[in-house]
Amino acid sequence: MLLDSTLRASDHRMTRPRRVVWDVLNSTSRHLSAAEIVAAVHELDPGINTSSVYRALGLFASLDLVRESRLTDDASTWEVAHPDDVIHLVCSLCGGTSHLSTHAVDALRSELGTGSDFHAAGIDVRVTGTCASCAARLHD
Amino acid sequence: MLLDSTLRASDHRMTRPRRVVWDVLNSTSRHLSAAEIVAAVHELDPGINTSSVYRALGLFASLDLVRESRLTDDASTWEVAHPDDVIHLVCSLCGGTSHLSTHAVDALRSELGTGSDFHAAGIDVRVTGTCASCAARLHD
DNA sequence: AACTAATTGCAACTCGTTCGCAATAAGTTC
DNA sequence: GAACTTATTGCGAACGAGTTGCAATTAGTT
Repeated sequence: MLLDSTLRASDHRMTRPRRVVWDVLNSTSRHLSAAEIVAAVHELDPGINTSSVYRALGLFASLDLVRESRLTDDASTWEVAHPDDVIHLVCSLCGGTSHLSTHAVDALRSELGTGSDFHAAGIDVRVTGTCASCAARLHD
Repeated sequence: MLLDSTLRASDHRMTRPRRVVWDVLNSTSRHLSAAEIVAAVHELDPGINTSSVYRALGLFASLDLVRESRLTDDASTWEVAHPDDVIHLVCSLCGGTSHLSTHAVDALRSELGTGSDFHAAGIDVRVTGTCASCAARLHD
């Protein structure tokens, strides 16, 4: 129980809204918008309030359990935190996002390390384009 | 007159709101929030409406004259479009943004080119951290 | 079982941005 | 340069994502 122990360790309580939001986030590897999360949460328990979902997401983010991204101009999306820096591939046709790890990011990080003007903490690479399945659909 | 000719070429009219928004954007190399742009526009001409500013920004973006970014969790920021892909360095202390071009981006682009799963169109690299002046301030 | 503080649900609110519409003004034609 | 056409404006109302204050509830403790 990563959730349980992390909450305990940070002096927070395990509650039903938090449990359900956590389950929803862990039920997929996709990025989910807050609206999608709320809908999925309501499917499991319609009594859970929208603001509790937002509060759970905010708490999880502050505990580094989830990650909030602004990949598009739309609302934020959320995903369970993954340890290493990773590239986000955002398809501008279907809006889907996938991950890609590449050593180009490591190269970038070491390059940034040499300059002293800016101390880099996090690197976030977003590539926009078209995914394979959308490209295939266009060729029909 | 880049603005003039681009508007003409795309069947749009040159109007005062567009002129003033354009001037504001070109008066700095910083990223500006919509609120900052509106304030600067009002200093030049208080009669220009906020929605006209938004409409001008949207139009400019669709003509690739300006670029909208979501570098932080706050509102969008805007800057005059720069041709080449570039890294954004975002200071998490002062919120300032600067640009950096590096061949690590080119390496990334060529690496992406080899895979066929995703057709990359734009690459956007955001590095969060602390800028030199904020770091200096902390050491006092 | 009693207790206490964290958390919830609710509703009202904020804030960035968009929209519908009547009035205005830019660019064109004569 | 006057008349004309239609894009664009200013305005205010609306929108949607996300937040907040508060009384009621509930998790974890004793």
